Amino acid sequence: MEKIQHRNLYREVADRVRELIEQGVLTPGERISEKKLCEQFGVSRTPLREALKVMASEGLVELLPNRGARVTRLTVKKVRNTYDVMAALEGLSGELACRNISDEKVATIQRLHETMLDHYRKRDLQPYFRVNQQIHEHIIAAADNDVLEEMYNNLSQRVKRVRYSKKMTEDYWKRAVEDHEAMIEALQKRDGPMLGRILREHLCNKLEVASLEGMIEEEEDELPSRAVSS
Amino acid sequence: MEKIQHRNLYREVADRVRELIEQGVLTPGERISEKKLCEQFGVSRTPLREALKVMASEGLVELLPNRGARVTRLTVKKVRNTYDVMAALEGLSGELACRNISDEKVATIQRLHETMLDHYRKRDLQPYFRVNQQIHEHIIAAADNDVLEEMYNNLSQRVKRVRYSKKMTEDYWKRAVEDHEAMIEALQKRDGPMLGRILREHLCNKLEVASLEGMIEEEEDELPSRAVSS
DNA sequence: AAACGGTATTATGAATTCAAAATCAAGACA
DNA sequence: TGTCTTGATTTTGAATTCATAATACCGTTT
Repeated sequence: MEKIQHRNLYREVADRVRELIEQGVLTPGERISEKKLCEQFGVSRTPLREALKVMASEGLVELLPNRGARVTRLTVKKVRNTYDVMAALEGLSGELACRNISDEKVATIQRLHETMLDHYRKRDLQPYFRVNQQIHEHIIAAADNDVLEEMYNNLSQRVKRVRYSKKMTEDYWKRAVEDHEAMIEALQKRDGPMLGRILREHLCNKLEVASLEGMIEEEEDELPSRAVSS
Repeated sequence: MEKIQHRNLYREVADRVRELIEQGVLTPGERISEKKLCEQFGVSRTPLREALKVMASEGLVELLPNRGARVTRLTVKKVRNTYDVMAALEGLSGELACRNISDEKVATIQRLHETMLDHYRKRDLQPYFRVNQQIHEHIIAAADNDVLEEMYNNLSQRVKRVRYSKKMTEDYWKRAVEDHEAMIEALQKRDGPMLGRILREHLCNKLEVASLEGMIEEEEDELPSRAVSS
């Protein structure tokens, strides 16, 4: 009773490679050996190479002509740029969500909000983030815009690797929760512009970036060659 | 003295296919014959198939398992969704541009604006649109955000095919120009929130969508098969 | 010992080949 | 006549093969 095989192989392979990157098995800047991965996955190079090309267009790997693929190295600037765009998309999702969202869905989000508040009061950071993430995903889903969702998921995936250890100070956390209170209120009132503004400026995103400063190595752009500095 | 050949073949092929789609040689919903295109381009199926997979991830073609590729059919909903996201991205570009843009670049944009006004006074629609487009591109460039630019270009490409015949009524046109006046003013004052708001709500985008209603066939989702409904 | 040069090896890019699925074309049957 | 099989043909998906570029290895030279 294995999984049925009609999905294209290259998609399967791409998902596997994405996992490896996400889990840090393949580290940023690391050269990807086609041969090794092919053996590991038990497929030929054709689907792997197709997967790598797709992932390159997604920004997860870089292809160096005649020199293979490397996991894209995240820089602070790239992450900041990505979060800025994600914030804009979230803002749009807020505006759109207010147009059509049903009372039931608002209620669902409100319940998630209450749960999140619980975690906040107990200072359970991980559960807090998890529910927080869910709330944002629900709003994006409510926006009912495939393109928006697709773009957001793409960007989200690029920066997934840096989702560790956000430094959450009391003050920031308090303000983030206040933002969420205002979000719920705007959602209930179906105040699109307001919800949009809150989400665009929601400091959750900026926060992560801030905490990243100094966490990502900004150094060499090229492959470490034998002949390094004398 | 031909172009040197170190660019990957699949990229070359993808560009060619994109042109064919843009020019309407390959029509929406049309099935793409790998064999025919390979012969036309003089390449094997490998790079073509890689190109198609990348283009699928870009949303330009759809891959049906074991049934080949088709040019993505644009629906009114898809176009509307795309323009909504593009507007959000433009809004962000406005906010970001105001942070760093130099006086010289503002002046360049202002000159473009004057040119555009000329075209407006003469009611030269095509040149007006061209310069209009340039202004938006300049603002996006001034935002200095690779990710933003990448996303915008991707979306822009998807809807390039419908850039025909926008119904530009006098009233709409007048308001669009007013928007642009306000944009320049906001840019000069480096008023990011203002420029962002204008761009997000700039009716240029909505307008096109409106004019599309009824222009795109919304019908069948599947290939016309022999064995249709009983 | 370090630097250079040349060959062997390996990895990549692309074409070709092979297996399986889908499509097409007749022919059997109601 | 129209529908349903059945087999031939085409097309797709993936593995393999082949040519070329990059890398590693190793001896020579200074």
